[in-house]
Amino acid sequence: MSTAPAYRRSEPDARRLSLIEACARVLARAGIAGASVRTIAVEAGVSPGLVGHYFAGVDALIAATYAHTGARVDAALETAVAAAGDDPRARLEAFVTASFAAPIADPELLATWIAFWSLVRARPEIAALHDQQYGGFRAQLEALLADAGVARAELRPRAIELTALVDGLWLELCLSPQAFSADEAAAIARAALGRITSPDRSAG
Amino acid sequence: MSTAPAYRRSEPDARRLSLIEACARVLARAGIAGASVRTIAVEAGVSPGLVGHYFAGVDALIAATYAHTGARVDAALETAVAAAGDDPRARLEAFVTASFAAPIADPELLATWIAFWSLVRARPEIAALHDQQYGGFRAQLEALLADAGVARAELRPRAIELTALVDGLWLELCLSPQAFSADEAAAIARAALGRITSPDRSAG
DNA sequence: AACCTTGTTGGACAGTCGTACAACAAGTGA
DNA sequence: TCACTTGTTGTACGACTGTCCAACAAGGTT
Repeated sequence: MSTAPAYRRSEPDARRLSLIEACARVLARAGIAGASVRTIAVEAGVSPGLVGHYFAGVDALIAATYAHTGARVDAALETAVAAAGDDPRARLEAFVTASFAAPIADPELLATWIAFWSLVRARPEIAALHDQQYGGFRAQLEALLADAGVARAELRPRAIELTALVDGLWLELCLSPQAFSADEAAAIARAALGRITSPDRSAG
Repeated sequence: MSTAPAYRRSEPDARRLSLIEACARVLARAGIAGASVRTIAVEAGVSPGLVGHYFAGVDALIAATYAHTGARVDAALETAVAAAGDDPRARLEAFVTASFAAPIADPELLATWIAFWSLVRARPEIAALHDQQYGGFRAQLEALLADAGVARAELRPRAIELTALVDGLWLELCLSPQAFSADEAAAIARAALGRITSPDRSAG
């Protein structure tokens, strides 16, 4: 008589990914305080010891989760920009608007992102990932703004502004969901974008 | 022969405050992960057991620290607005600019604030404090914007936008101090404010 | 069918966590 | 000087943490 297998082997990459996704879910649900090796292992349906087999430690798993989540966001933004066609203004608007639509506006992803922020100060490797991620955001925004005809001297401050605005809206959307909706946030960001890209006729 | 006292008694309020301030310093330095009863007690120069004497638990101490920090920020903003005189535009600008000057631009306070954000999702009592704090920010901004002549229908979205922008700049100023300076952030916020309060002549 | 690699398990280990509490002592009033 | 209140200490407790590792077994090879 044959018994059912006690466990199933997975492709190493698939198992690695499932641990990363479990880590993201735990971070979203319970924050950084709840992200222990055991909690994550249970979430992934796996023995605690397996985490050590795929990652040097729990810190490395969390860092990998940040990198994976960041790449997911980058891909979603890139897709949205590409789908907007060739018009520079439309591409810029698509970049900003996509931040408030699926899959980026997902509350679970937002909460995970905030958990990463809380680690930046204490963990140098997370700080490095953060710098890289946000440097990328600003660089891409600068390029899109340049294509849309924004003056060269304005590129840097406007890119910083838009990144900060989107982040701030994102943050409050996650922390106080009843304060305003994702649609309202998107409309606010688009309005700010309109004011930035329209030639300033009230100078002086 | 008399020996030196083993400890000094403090006024209950003073001791309570010193624990709150120690908690804020620990949160800024080590994040939420490092904010244990023992760490905070050492920071305050006090025995671990004393925390339980003044607060129901470590969660209550952290919540009290959030309330205290929020009140500190409110007071600083109120002072800045009052010092700006009677001109509505100047008062509005003072509110926004004060966020990037002492004592609010303090990296320690920023880091503490981020630690609170990371707790909002998991701790209902922290979420309630957050809603109250940010509801207050937006309400005050709406009042200042109204005084400055912003159209009634625009008050809500513009207040949300300014709050988000300031928060986003604040956040990045803390997480990537080398990306831009506090002065640059203040200039960016003022420029956005100018675009918001100036009559829009490019409509249509 | 015997074998080998290695993904996977489950528990041991030292350390830290939050909480509770008995004992001590500082300061006050009598 | 004595008693009394209570701020303060230090520690014990069980539950949890991250890391480590010997043992097991799944899946492929020979």
